[in-house]
Amino acid sequence: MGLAVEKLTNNQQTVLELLEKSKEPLKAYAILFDIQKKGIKAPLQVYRALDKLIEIGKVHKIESKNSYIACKHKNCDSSTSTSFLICETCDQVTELKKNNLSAYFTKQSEQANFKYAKHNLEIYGTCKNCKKKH
Amino acid sequence: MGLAVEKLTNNQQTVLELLEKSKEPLKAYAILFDIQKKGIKAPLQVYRALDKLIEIGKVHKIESKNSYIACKHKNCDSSTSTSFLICETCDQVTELKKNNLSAYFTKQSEQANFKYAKHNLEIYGTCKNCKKKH
DNA sequence: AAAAAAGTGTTATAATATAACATATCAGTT
DNA sequence: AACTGATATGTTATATTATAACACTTTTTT
Repeated sequence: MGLAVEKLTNNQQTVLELLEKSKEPLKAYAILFDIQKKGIKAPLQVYRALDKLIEIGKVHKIESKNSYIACKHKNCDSSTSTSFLICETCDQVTELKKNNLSAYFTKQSEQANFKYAKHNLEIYGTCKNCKKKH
Repeated sequence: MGLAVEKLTNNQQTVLELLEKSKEPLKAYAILFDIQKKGIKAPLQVYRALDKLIEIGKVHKIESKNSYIACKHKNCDSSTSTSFLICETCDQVTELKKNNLSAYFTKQSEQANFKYAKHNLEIYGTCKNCKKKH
């Protein structure tokens, strides 16, 4: 079992490749603009590709920015739960592995008699590079 | 110093009261619809009231739902950082006090050489009441 | 090959949020 | 009490983000 290696369609591949080479998260309409030369003409084509990519864990959405980012982890099991460090200076995003966090949140939730299922965490601050430049 | 007790304007008060008596988070246009009888006619009036209420910590935004909720804490110092337990069954939301969480996130961030400033955390699961009904 | 499932292309529209601008109100000063 | 600066208001228009509906195509499974 586990995650099957999904075969991507053209549209999905095109969107994923763009996200993978981007240094920052991208907005849906920015993606659309960038790939219009590749035959994708309508927002819905982008959103449908994103939906699928998110479902299989290749892409995550950063809710507070309405932006999308390719997952850098191998075989990411976090299609639902995500945790990010977002630099307020340069907009770069690092994804945290969820292991320890889920466990911690499960415990925190229990204290409120709440059954944890998934989460998203968006931490804002200053990344290592931008700290140096100070 | 600290948080001054802000005097709210009519619009702000109207929006806040509606949110305070709501059991679930509300969307901006739902707020607009509900208070049109009170003379608020345009989206912008709602968004401006929300902006101010968020700024002074009386209201928080739940990013993954594009919804707004009144803060139940006294003198909430979390105008920026927020943590929620969101029931997937009944949509009720509980806000977690941030104290221990900020400390934990600061530590987690340091491991990536990242300087923590603020966060938002949205935990999805099943609340105590809905667990019982099972 | 037939049926079922998933994806596509397209047009239209819904839902969420902000820009711009003229006017009004409020708080603190002189 | 009038002056000032900051903040809020009302309004129209518009930008941004996302989905509905539908006819058609491709892929996968039987």
